[in-house]
Amino acid sequence: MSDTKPAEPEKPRRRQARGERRMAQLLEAAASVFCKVGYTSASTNAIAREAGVSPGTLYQFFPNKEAIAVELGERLSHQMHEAHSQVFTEANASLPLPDMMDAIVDPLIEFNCRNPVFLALIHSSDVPGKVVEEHDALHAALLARVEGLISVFAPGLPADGRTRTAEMAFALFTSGLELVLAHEGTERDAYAAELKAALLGYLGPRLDPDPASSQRSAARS
Amino acid sequence: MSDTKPAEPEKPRRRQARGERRMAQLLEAAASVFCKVGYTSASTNAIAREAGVSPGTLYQFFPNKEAIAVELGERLSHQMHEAHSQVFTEANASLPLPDMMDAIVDPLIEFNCRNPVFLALIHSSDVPGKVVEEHDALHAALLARVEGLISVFAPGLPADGRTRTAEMAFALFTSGLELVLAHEGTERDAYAAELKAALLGYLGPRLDPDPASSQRSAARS
Amino acid sequence: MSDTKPAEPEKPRRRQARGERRMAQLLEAAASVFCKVGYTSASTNAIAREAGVSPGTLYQFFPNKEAIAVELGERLSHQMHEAHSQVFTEANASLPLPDMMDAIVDPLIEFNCRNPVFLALIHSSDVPGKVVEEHDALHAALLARVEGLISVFAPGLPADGRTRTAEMAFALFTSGLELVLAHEGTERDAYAAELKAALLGYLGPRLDPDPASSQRSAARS
Amino acid sequence: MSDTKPAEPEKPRRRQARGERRMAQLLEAAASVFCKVGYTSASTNAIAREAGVSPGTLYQFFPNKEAIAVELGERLSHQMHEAHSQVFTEANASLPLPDMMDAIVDPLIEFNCRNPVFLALIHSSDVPGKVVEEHDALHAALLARVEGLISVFAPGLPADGRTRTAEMAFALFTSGLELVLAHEGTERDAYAAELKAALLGYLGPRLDPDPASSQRSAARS
DNA sequence: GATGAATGAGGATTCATTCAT
DNA sequence: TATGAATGAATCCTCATTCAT
Repeated sequence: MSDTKPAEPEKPRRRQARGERRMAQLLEAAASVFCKVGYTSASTNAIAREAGVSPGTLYQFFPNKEAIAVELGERLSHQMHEAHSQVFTEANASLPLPDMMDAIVDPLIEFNCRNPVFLALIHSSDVPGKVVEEHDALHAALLARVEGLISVFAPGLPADGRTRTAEMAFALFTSGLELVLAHEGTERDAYAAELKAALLGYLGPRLDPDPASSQRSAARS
Repeated sequence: MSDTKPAEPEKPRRRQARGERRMAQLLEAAASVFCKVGYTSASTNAIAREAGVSPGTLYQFFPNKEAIAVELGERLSHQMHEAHSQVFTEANASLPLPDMMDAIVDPLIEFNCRNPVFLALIHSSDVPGKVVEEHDALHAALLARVEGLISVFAPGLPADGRTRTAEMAFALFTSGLELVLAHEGTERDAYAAELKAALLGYLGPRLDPDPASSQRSAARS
Repeated sequence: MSDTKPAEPEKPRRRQARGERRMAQLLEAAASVFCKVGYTSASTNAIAREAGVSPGTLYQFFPNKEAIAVELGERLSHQMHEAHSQVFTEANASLPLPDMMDAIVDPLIEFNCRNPVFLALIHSSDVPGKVVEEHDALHAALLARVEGLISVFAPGLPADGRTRTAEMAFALFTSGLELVLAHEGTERDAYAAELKAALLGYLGPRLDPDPASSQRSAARS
Repeated sequence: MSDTKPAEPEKPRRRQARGERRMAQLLEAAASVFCKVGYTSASTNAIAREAGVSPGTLYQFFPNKEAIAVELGERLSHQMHEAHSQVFTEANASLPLPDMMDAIVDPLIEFNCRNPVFLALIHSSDVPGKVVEEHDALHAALLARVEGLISVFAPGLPADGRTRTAEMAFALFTSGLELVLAHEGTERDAYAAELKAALLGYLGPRLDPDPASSQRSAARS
């Protein structure tokens, strides 16, 4: 019993240093390839090549192509969550709606401009009928966040209406985001403005004029 | 209507008639396969199999896979154009905005519900960055139509703003359409309503209160 | 309707001439490779190479490696059946037991010497626990034949005993056959004699001294 | 018995003790994997995983996959030898033949039921033609033992006949053993009886009615 | 026109083995 | 000594496309 692991909790796996780096490297390479050719057309060999490693190495870290996308999606999801969780502060708690929209959407746009794979991943389960299980987790998680936001700002909506509104708003956002990412410089900004206008136009009439701030703080989680 | 071969009793070239039938057969099969697995994952062999012909036959009508999508897109585009060109009549010329939106969008939704490939094709050039040349023709054509409509209803918009508005409205429409197609029955209707609400919310503030009917007739082309 | 096949039953597929030849060629190549390295270690690429065709061609005729083995097994099974069905004639109906054994086993040995793959295929589902479904069909078919023979010569055996006897006799035969095939010339003959001796020694005491000839004729099917 | 390291309290080299344990651990894992998927399909990575160690560790003890099988085979061979060397005692020296067969074969069957890898290893050089060098050592050793036994009980046989008889008996035994291992409970016992009957039927007529006991004692080596 | 055979590069994935740490 | 990362050739199989018949 004593030789199979003397239960020292601080060294479960030390050598992961190199491995952790490789994993990041592979995810970066995958991001690059996914952006270039899309998830479906991306080949694991191409990802490995882009990362400068052999195909076998890739499979030491990921069991298959999908796992790469999933891990990438989760990491970006967390990053985005962190970057976005500071949105609801007292500072913008009672802003007028357009400014509120800026406060919410601008960081999202910025994040996605810095991480264009994210959109590629969201679109990766693109075949409408064939839902790819694992891929949909990302979609579902994001949708849940949107639905949470909506339930804060429009608490009066019934459940099914809320889901539809969330789906629609999410669809609107991602498709607008695609336009934003397709342009650069001032054009990009102009499209960002369009996107926010569209969201405002769609969601504005559905929102409560003044939701309680206590409800808003609940959305911080 | 006249170009779809309404059974002319003369027999100038029966081979071409048969060829036309084969082509339609292949396009139908392609539509089915594209819907099932998406353009990228669709194999020409699968299309030929679905059509009940050999791979060689397929290549007698289309030089490659993309040409199938292009031809399919063009045909559907024409069909949609025909189905939609009757929208602007005196009857709905001066309807209130929401009814006008119904009059414009409902036929489009209906058409896409009957021809779900269309959306698959629009999304077929899925990689945001990598524009696939040929595929984009469809996108460009549709966009031009949207831009035409917008220039009718909002003639005050400058050219670049009009393009952006058109792109945004088109993106909004296609992404909403995806939701519509993903549901059935009353849910589908509800999503259609949501989509129209989004379009109204986005476009409403940009539209002229009363565009001249003469300009409207120009949109029929 | 008339162009999709005017129902002429004599030309369902004509071009199979070349294909049929290829198939035989591939099966021959597979036989060779299976003999050389065994089923498990045989690669489809190696089979294609041996047949002088590209990997893709192989897959035009067989969906996977197992299908090759199955088809090969079935063809050989039929051949053996034909070569063996003439064993029961009046000539040897009432031979003494050892001569009867010669009459039955010698053609089997000869067949297997001419087609050594057969034994390789029988052994192909070799992992004891993991029964490979399709492969077992061959095993089951052969076993059934053995059981049939036994029920003719030893009609008094109960069902479970008959199955066990059949399994044992079959195992004995195949393992002895392996020895036979491993040698050549007079050595081979000597091993064949040993094999028959073993079968006689095992089955002799179980057999009826004089089974009715009517029952024997039933085994010809 | 003395070579299995019966816990000597001195500590000349503890590393080797630990190494010995690792080795046993690895061999046990290999046995498990070989049984589950067969030798050919067993991967060294799978064995290492089953043993709870890294691939590198495995290669610190064995130069390659085959060496694992060889070592495993040798150890089991020794164990079997020990378990079997006590068979020839005065008690059963002059038993009637069937009882003698029980006395010899039953322990072998029992041993193989407890160590099913053994059979897997014997069959591991499965391709009849392609003798795998190292693997055959096991085969040769076992065969030699069988030949020894036969030369005791049938001293009159000429050398080549003896070899053939030994090969045949060995083949018969291993193939019957496979059947035994494939069943459980009373079925297993029934197959064991069948196996012994087959061996008796084959070897019985070849054995001397009363071999000298001095010769028997020679078989103990 | 139609067929189906042929191609061969490329896809995901595995595996025995080696090596830096 | 143990680890786990690294390798790269080899595995099965697919696919867009071509070609002889």
